Formats: sequence, C-alpha cells, structure tokens
Amino acid sequence: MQACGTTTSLVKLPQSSPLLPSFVFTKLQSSNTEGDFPTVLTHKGVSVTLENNSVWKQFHSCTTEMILTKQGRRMFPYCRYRLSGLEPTRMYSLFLSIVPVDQYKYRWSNSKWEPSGVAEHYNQGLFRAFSHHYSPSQGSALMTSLVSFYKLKLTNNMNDQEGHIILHSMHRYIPRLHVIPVVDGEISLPDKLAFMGPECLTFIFPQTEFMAVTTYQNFRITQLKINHNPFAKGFREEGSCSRLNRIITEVRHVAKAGDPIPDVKSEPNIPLVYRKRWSFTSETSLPVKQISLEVCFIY
DNA sequence: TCTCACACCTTTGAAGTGG
DNA sequence: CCACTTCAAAGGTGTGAGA
Repeated sequence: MQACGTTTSLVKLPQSSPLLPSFVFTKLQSSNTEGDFPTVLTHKGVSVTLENNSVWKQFHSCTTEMILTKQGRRMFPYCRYRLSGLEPTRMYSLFLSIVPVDQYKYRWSNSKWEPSGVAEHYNQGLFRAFSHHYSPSQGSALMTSLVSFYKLKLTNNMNDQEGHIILHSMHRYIPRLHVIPVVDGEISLPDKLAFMGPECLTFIFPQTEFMAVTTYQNFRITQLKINHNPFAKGFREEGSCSRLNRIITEVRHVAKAGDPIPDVKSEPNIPLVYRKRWSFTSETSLPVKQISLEVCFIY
C-alpha cells in the first residue's frame, strides 16, 4: 500500500445531520449478522467488514467507554475494517468521523447510564473527521490489507491543534467510515467538503457506539480494557476474578466486625462498587484507609 | 468531573554482532 | 550484505490523589 503525505489530516464536516442519520441502516444491506449486530455492511456494491467485531461486541454489552484527555487518547478497541468491492485501479480516500448518537448528556448513576440534560454538542457547528494515514490509495491496495484507525486520538480540548477528534465528556458517540472515490486527477484535500457528496459511501456499525468519559465509570469496562489492550498489560493479574478478589480482601482487612462483606466466590454475580480514599489522622500521621461499599451491579 | 504525575508495559528503531 | 539480537527511548496504559 502506498503511503501518502497526508497522514493525519483533519476535515470539518458540515452539520447537515449531526445525529445518527437513520437512513444509513435502512439503506445498507447487512449480512453475517452476529446477534443484533452486522459484521458486514454492503452499499452500492462496496462491502465493509468490522474485523474486530467480537471485541467490540464484548465492550458494547457493558456500554463501551472511551477516555478523553487534553493531549489526546487512542481509542480501544479501535476501528479496523476490511474492504471489498472497490474498483481496483481507482483511488479512494478514507475518513472516519465520530458523531453524536443523540441529543442528550449522560451521567453514571446507580451503575447505569441515564440522560441528565441536553447535549452540549447540539450547538456545535462543525465536526471533525480523521483521514486514514494511507489515504488516498488504490482500491486494490485497500482491499488486500486491513484498514485500521489506531492512530486516531480523542480529546476534550476544544482548542486542539493536533488534529485529534474533539468530543464532549459524558456524551454518546458513534464512528462513521467514509469511503470517497477520488475524482480523476484531483486529490481530495482535507479542507474540502465535497467528499460528503453523492459518491461518498458511509458505513456505520452500531456495536462501535461508545460513551466519551474522562474517567472510567463502569468497572467492567476497565477490566475489559486491561484484559484486551496490550499496553494495559501491567494492570493484569493472574487468576480469574483476581482484581475483584484483591478488592474484597482489602475490604475485609479494613471493615469493622459486623459489616456485611459479599462473598465473591460463592456469589460470582454479586453487584459491587468499590471506592477508597486515603486520609491522615492528626495524632499519628499514619495513613488510614477509608473504604466504602455500595451494592450495585459491577461484576 | 477533571487533570496530572506515576509506574508499568509495548513498540520502535538504532547499534552491535556474526555468518 | 543480510539476518538476528540487544538495548534505550518514545509512547500508550490505568491508577490514585488532589482540585
């Protein structure tokens, strides 16, 4: 595949349809459906397969969360596609945009996500899209290798100049893949809006929807990230439920006699939220660990 | 809710070595 | 020259404390 100079180009999308356009699902023919989620989407003869569908499904079952940081944080899982049905000799540009799913802002309450007001992005005029680092490339090249957007970073910095995707924390988003045939002799420049024209093919996999956060809210998402992301391997521990067992052990050590401590081994589905804080007593200056338990769904 | 420093990890590429 | 190994730097993680 031929690498091009435009590695992490930035595109501004018109706000013609800020929310998830319903026509996308109805127009697309889906096949190879696993559960309720399509693994392959076909539109105008072009097929796109979500390669890491099984991972996305695992995360989606817990409501996927993606961390936003000021300097930009990569997505995990990231969007990885396989394309087919392209014209082998034609040039195509690939973009990934991330758009709001609805008009709500959310909060994590009682171990579930619930709307807490009107979305901030509702008044935002433009959305950014991320150009794939091999874009544009010949159709033949795009079909012989996987198309991964692992370089894409998410940020909550509204003044970001690095080309990261700017999102609002505690809002729901979904990635959209845009496949745009390049007009003969004309390279699609990132500052052109023409790629949203009739030849632009847009693919949306509902299982890639996620909640943007600055700190993980759902313990199960944290555990999935640690288990699947190689960069988080340092937080893995041996044995099943080891992370939760360590927490329970810690709670047992600190809890007073008579406090109800859940038995994680006899009740593997026990709901649990764990919070801890360190403080210092004035008399001894020794650290005192303060731990509280909330019974709600976690494990 | 957000930011930051931190330890721990993977990835990457340069330098060194041997056939 | 090529293949392989070693090593250090760069960068990606979640954690936990503090604002």
